[in-house]
Amino acid sequence: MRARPVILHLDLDAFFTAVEQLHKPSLRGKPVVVGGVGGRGVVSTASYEARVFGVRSAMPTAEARRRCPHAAYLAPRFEAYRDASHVVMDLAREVTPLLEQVSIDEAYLDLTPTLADGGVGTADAVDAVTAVAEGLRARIVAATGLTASVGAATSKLLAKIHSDLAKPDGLVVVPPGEEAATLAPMPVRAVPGVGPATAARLSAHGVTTVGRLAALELDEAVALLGTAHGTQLHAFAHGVDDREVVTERAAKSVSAETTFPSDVTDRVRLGSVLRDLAGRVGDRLRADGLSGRTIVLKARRHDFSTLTRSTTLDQPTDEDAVVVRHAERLLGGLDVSDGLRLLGVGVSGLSLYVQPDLLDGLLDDAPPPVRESDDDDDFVRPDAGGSTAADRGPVPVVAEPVPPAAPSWRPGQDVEHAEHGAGWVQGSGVGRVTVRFEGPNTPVGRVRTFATDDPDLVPAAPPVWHPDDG
DNA sequence: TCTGGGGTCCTAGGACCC
DNA sequence: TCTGGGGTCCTAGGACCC
Repeated sequence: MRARPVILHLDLDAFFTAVEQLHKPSLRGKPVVVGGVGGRGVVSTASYEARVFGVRSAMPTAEARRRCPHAAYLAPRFEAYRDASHVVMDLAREVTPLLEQVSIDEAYLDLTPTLADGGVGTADAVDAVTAVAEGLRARIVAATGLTASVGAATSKLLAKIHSDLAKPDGLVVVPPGEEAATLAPMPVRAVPGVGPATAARLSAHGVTTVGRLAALELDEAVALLGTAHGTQLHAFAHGVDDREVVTERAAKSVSAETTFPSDVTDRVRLGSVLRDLAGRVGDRLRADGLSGRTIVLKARRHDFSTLTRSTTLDQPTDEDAVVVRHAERLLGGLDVSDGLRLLGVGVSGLSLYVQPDLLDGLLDDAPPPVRESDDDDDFVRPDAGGSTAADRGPVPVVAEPVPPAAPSWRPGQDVEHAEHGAGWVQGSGVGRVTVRFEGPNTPVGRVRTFATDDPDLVPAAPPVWHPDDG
């Protein structure tokens, strides 16, 4: 029998302001606000000293200044935060490699295998979890000076809710079996996924606590909130959450946007901002070895209403010029005479991309990999319909040319490529192998995906690029 | 008080194909 | 003459999270 899951949710306390107070001792013990400092800025993080004055995340900075004029107002310094985050996440990975980082300051840890020998489900187990969590919190403080709060429970849901209740600088362990009873008295807003709109809708039906939500019939919840949301929140309200800790997740979109200090009607100015945004998006696509098929333009009007316009290309791109051309066309279709307060550009429908010439070169030089695992059955040909392997049936096999079985690329193996420097194989699967490069000609961490020839399964269509398969 | 920037997921309607 | 159903893809908008 599988052991009952043990999940930790680790959440750094007032992270941005805590880093600033560490770097600048004169800020310690004083109200500090990090966020947009311009006229239309909002608060990202308020230190606990600033929260006393009613300053909160997502509040307009202008309002924060009214409530707490003597606070220090700082623009965010993401590089400093990323550095600190790396140190913390590395410490957490020493506890378990089963770590899912959900943002710069938050992660889930799955301790189930780590504690499997400790008799999970017994009274001792609570002590064991407590010891692991307190040990991690202590090492984080020692290494960085930052405090973290931790919730520990049998699911992500309970762990997350309780790291919040543990704040600041605390630990809450929810004993197994007490999940639903613990949730019942809480306001529905405590449940992740219940925002202002959902809370208002529930409240209009007399549902203000998690217990009342749990008391609804499933079909009532679905009628109220829709299939997906209703089903999930109904399960959450009963303390049921089977979501697993996922260690790696592929990006689904890349975007950049900017809010103007005052609304803009000038198309020349909008065009130049558009090119700048597209350049930022293109830089990040190329740095990550990604390209995408769908170009998205986002605009926010003077009344805060938001418009999006998108177009999908035949082939994915990571080129600024292509993104700009399509985004400009989309912008041309909008009425901007009342002025825009925000303009954004994004690319979605991402895939790991390799240029055809690179593909040829590498396949000539290197032996084809063999299939490493059986779980990569979601290979999708670029021109294929259907979303699962079962929908499409077997991938067609061509009669020739089938290369002979040869030494495979294995995860961790070193690979040389003239244009991309040295790299190592990160993963492999049917129809593709992922190589992470780090070399003189290649930004650190660039990922390229190369098509492969599997002796048993050769795609009929030339797999020059590969659709994102998660 | 007047609302950032980066994302994810879901819904709904229409086009299109078989 | 009038009328199908299922499935996928695309587009637009909205809720939510940090």
